[in-house]
Amino acid sequence: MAGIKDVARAAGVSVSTVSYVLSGKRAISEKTASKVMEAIRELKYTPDASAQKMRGRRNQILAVSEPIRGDINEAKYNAYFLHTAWQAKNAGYDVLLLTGEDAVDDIQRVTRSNMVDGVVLLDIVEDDDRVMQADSYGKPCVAIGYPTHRGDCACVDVDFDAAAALAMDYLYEHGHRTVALLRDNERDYARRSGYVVTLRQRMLDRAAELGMRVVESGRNEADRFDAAAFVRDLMAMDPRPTAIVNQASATVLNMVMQELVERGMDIPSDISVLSVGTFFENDLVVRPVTEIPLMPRLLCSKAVGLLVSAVEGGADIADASEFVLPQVQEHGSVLTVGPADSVGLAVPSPYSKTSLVESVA
Amino acid sequence: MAGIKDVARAAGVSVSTVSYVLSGKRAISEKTASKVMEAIRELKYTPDASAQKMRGRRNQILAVSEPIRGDINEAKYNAYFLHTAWQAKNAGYDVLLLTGEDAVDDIQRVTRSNMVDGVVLLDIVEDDDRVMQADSYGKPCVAIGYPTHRGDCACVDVDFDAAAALAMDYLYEHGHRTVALLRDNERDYARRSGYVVTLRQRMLDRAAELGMRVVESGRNEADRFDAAAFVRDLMAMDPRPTAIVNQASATVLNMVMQELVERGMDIPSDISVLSVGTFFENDLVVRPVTEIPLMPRLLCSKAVGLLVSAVEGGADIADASEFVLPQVQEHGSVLTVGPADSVGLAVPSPYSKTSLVESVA
DNA sequence: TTGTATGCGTTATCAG
DNA sequence: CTGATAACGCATACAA
Repeated sequence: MAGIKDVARAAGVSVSTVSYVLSGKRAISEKTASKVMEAIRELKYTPDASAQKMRGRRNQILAVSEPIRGDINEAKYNAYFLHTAWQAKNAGYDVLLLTGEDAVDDIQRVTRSNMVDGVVLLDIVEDDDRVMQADSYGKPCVAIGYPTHRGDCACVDVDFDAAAALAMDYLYEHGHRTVALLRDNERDYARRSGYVVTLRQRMLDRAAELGMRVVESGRNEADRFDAAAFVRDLMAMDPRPTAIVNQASATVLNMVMQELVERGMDIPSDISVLSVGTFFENDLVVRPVTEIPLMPRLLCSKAVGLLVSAVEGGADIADASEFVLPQVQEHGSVLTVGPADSVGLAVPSPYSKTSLVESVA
Repeated sequence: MAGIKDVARAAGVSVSTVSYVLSGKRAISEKTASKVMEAIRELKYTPDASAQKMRGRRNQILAVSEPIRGDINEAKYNAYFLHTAWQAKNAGYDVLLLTGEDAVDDIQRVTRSNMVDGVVLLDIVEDDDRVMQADSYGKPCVAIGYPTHRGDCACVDVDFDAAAALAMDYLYEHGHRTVALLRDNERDYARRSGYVVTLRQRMLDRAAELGMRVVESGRNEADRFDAAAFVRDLMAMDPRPTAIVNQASATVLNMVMQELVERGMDIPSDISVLSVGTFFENDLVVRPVTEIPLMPRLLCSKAVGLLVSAVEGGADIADASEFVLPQVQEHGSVLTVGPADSVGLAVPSPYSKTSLVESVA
């Protein structure tokens, strides 16, 4: 590998001249510059990143922590990762992926050795160690998620309280009083992956406030969800739910919708479907579903923006947090039911105003 | 950030002593060592990665190139990425993800500036630029995939010729003479993503050799696959196919299987299903499907192993290539049909022997 | 067993 | 406009 000295020799100039040709930090004569550029091309010279960083330059690398737990390949979380990488790239950063079991050790290793300029934490769980130890990293840190206890770490997430209220309010305002909750798979609940648990609980809370009746699907063990049983139970109920609130994956929801169709139920004229806290943009759903989606792109954009402002602008983001307001994306799978006078909330929503605010893109 | 000098001062020793305590490359008295360790802990000292690398040490970073084309979030390829990261971690390497549009530039940048020790290329397409330019990286490089033209780059992949032959032979040996091919989505064919195209063509070739009849599904535009039409057409055919060869995603296959069940068709007693070049380990299929799967874990393991042997052992892997033999994973969705004497290949399989060889785990 | 000095490849300061 | 050189933080050959 050719170094700056080789280039200097080849071009017949000093090393500092080569350096200045590259940085443009002082005037160089046309003739010298072209000689140097020629030598650079000739020798395929690229400055050594480590040597540059020793001279105080930044790394242009962000660490992204996504611990791979038992189940490698949770495609669900992949969107966040890719969008983070994408946003980082746009901001001029590369991304170093940390997937180790002992995430805190890994993060400390790469931050304290100055391998990276900052850290993004993904797949946050309750009382996440990585968040609580953020003060030990010595680099700015942003979590995309919902930790219960904050450390020296900025947080960015969807406002799931608002999402839950919005979901139930939306159904209530469309006249629905009895709804079925299609649970996410048990792995997600069990790992206490922040929002999944929160969202479910808040939906139940809000439904109770509104006086709505909610029946939950049986446990969804992921590897073999019994859609037929779910639908059978659903249809046997009295009163029969007029809407399904989905928290599960596209695959599970598809199975349920197929099963409904098979039994001659039309969506939405016989039963409405609203999906909450999901993200079907790239998933194949049997029919379009009205959704209060996760917003990976928006969150990742905000997270990387925050991090970059700390890295480049020296901003202190340790206390920053941003909760994005969810919105309903109508896709025609929710129908208004019941008498016209059933519209109007029994209990005012704490979020009904703010929910209409346009989220920053 | 505390440096080695700070530690030396705090412990009342010289910098070299600190360095040797950490590296263990020379004997240190018990007393001195503990003083130094104490100071290190006190100051939370971690050696600077760049300075270490300047002294000739490796980086312990591998670049992984996975260009994000139009459609961010192709979950299908995610398994490779995560398994690569996992394997790299086990070998003591971190992973730098490169997702840029101009992948070659990115790879050259990180390799030639010595940011990384080696490169893994994912999501290979025909005539992949990244492969063909591998000689310009100055670091060892491994492709997981099926490029048509090789550069200075090792290649690891499933032997798709063998997979195609194995699929058709397997069905033939089970008495099937007319089969339906359920196409992958058109995006994958269009991008000429190596194996998808190859696999389909080789299956058609092999079927022709054996005198089997193959009917293909209509184009699968991914966002709205008409499973009902596919099944309707299937059942109207004469002779009706006795098996479906699936190249599509779990979601599409589920839709088709649901549709079949709806029409009273049982799998496998009314129609067999064999999935080829897919990977359903983590996907939710309506019923277990006999599969000739992709082997991401195995491939990534081999790829990282090769790379590490080049990085650490100085092995020249530019010409290495390894093609892993596929195997049938029986899940009871293929039934033997027709008269008993229909068993036995009309045309000997070039792979029938080798296909039985156990793949290294 | 420990300390001193040198160099890795670069950038910035100072001198011309 | 250009050249010589110190310094970045560390590991190691050499000296004690």
